[in-house]
Amino acid sequence: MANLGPGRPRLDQRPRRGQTPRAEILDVAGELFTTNGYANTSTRVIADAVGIRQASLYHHFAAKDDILDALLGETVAAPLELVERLRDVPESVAARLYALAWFDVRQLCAARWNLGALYLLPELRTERFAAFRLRRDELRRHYEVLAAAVIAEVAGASVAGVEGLPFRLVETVIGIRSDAGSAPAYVERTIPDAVLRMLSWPGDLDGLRDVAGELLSRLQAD
Amino acid sequence: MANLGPGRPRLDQRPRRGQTPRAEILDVAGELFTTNGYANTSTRVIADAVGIRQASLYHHFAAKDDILDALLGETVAAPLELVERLRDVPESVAARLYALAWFDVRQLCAARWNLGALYLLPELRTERFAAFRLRRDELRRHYEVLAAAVIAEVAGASVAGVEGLPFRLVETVIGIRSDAGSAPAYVERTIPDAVLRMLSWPGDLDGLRDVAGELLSRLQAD
DNA sequence: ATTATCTATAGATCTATAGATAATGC
DNA sequence: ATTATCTATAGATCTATAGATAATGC
Repeated sequence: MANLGPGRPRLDQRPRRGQTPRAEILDVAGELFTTNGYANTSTRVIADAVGIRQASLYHHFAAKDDILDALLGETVAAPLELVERLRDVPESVAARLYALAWFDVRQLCAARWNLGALYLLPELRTERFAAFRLRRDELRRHYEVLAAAVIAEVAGASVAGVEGLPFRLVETVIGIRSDAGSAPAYVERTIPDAVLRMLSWPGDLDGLRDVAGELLSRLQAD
Repeated sequence: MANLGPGRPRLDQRPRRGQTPRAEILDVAGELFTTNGYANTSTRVIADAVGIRQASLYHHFAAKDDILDALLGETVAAPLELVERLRDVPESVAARLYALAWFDVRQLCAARWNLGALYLLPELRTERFAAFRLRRDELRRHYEVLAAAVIAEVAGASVAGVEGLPFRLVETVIGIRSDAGSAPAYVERTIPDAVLRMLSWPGDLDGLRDVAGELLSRLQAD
């Protein structure tokens, strides 16, 4: 086993962790970057964990940067896709915001590695990660637009600037996971609920959750 | 100037950045750790920025770890002190929670460097930082106790687990600062307000803010 | 004597490139 | 021919220790 396809065979013939060498590298790197840190994780230890030589990594990724970029890209791809689908949906803004927050919290909780912990990496401020930053900014803007629309509906005396908080509250899952090892299951309810309470949304949260749940299963079925 | 007190003089006699060599090192390290990362910042560049030789750092700190630990300690010292003082105060729990959140947000915004960005450092999970983790846990527990008390007063159908969110929401200042360079001034209002809205606290926030403001100036006057 | 600095260095890394080798697939 | 691996290595680091030196302060 584990020796199909072209290319010189590996010296270390352990059963593989993933479907492709690229997937193996990303999985190992996700684990090591989140547990030991990006800068502290040498290409040598990644290769060792995969079971190949250090230099062989460079057949799949041109630089260490590119491994990080691929991992980060995965974290925003799914919520950005959802945002796209939510655009054409007739549901209320509150329901759409609730659905987005719920989906994102669930993903942040369930993802194999807590990759969001890499968002604060100073490396991300370099030109190399400009494209990733733009995609994440896009996601944040969608949260802000939805939140601002909810606030506009409520029409109560709402403080300026609150529309920035829902996105931030959702991302607190990252810190919770980082401190506790994993996030408790109830954050899937408490965080989306808190997002709407925070905006002084006056409606019934249990009803909204039902609507958002149906919306999500409908959109993800496609 | 800049050459008073005992010890061999520095080769580089630039005007000093701080009162003591230790303070200079901490200030420089705070800047470099938050902008370039902890692992990416060598003791050499810290020493260069201070204007001393690399080896001279070790007269003030036994290891690179100890510089990080000193910086982290500063970030929890002030809020923990406030928590202590809030204990003996007759004000409502809502007012005390509001005051703590306000104080903490203000500190996170105003601190010279965004040191909270270091909380996700994987190094902090090692034994070396166990004492720091305990102090931060203590602060978190105080938030949770106050939040749980607010919830108990409200008595509405509140979802289990929300009491964990106020602490997390306050710390979102870190991500905001990291992404935008600085946090907008209004977060000093929006975040404490959102903390109480999130808990479905039914009272008047403007009034609560006045009470918390007076409370803070009273407690910090001592 | 004490303090704060200096010079010099051991020993251990780390990323990325060049070029060889051993499979498969046409 | 293409692919995925291998070996070998250049060149550049990095932390921490040992021991000397040049001030102040008693």
